[in-house]
Amino acid sequence: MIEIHRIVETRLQAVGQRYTPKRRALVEALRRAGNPIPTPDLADGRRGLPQSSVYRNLAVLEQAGIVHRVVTGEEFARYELAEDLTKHHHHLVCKTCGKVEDVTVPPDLERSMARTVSAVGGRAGFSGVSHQLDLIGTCRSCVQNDR
Amino acid sequence: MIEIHRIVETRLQAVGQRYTPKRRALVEALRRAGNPIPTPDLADGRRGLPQSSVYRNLAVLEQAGIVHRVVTGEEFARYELAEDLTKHHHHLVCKTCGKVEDVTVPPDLERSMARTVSAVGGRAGFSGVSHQLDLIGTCRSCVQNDR
DNA sequence: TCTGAAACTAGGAATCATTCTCATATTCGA
DNA sequence: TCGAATATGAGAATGATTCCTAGTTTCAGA
Repeated sequence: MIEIHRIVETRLQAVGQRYTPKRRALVEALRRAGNPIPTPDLADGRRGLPQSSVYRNLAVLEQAGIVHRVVTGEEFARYELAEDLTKHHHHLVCKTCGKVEDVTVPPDLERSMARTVSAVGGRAGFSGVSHQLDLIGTCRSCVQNDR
Repeated sequence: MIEIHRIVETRLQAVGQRYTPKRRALVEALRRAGNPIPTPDLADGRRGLPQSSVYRNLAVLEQAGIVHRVVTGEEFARYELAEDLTKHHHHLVCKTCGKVEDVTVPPDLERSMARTVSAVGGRAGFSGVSHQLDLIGTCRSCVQNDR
């Protein structure tokens, strides 16, 4: 799936930005992970970029529609590749350890959510309303540790 | 709806905590607002409690199941009364100004979400899975300011 | 190939919500 | 009323994120 990099490069150029090695490293890290990664994890460690570069480049990539900031209850943010570079999905969050997994739900539920969401949002005077469904529970290993 | 305070007191006692004036003030502020309030807003201003008290007491109230922490993309958290003190609802978030409004969706959508969510979560080894649906769009006044 | 402007990088300082500490004040039961 | 447990609040500490700035790289045009 090296095609991703071609798409990323195109989108960056569209907003007048370059696809530098640092940015490619971030995209690669997110692609390999497959799940949303905590921002601090991208900064330290051996392959770690300087934190100022991490934050600056994630902001650029987000603005170009390449990555997406994932908000959980943790004290830091997580990032993942934008949905149109992967596929539409939702997040299954462990309320104990904070781990985030990607999941998909049946298409008929997606359809009825999309329909309802835009109706409800429009009624409240909001426009361009999209939805975000998170599943929040306790993962297997946290259940076991709790015994 | 002063009954709320009776319920709150009971729940606090259940976890060995007192219903002090500060805690009552927080519950009152959340009840009056009706929408999730940013934590910093509870801390300053005239009726503002000292910030250390705000954070400490919100933690106690959350643990007693009286308030609920609402996570948005902003750099601070918001709190609201727990759903069983109000009623089940979702959040309509303005992606531009961060404003949060409560909304409800049709019961049949709620039912199918609940059903799907526990099935999908169980398949991934998660237990006690609940859901959280957020609607994200642009509110009327932000659309106007953008012109 | 050379050159200047624009874009990038990275170290570290600054911000700011949140958490922690601790001395004092309050509450509740006996 | 007394004492132990709990609550309060001022300020320090923490840590993610943002800002600043000086040096580096890239790219287009000559």
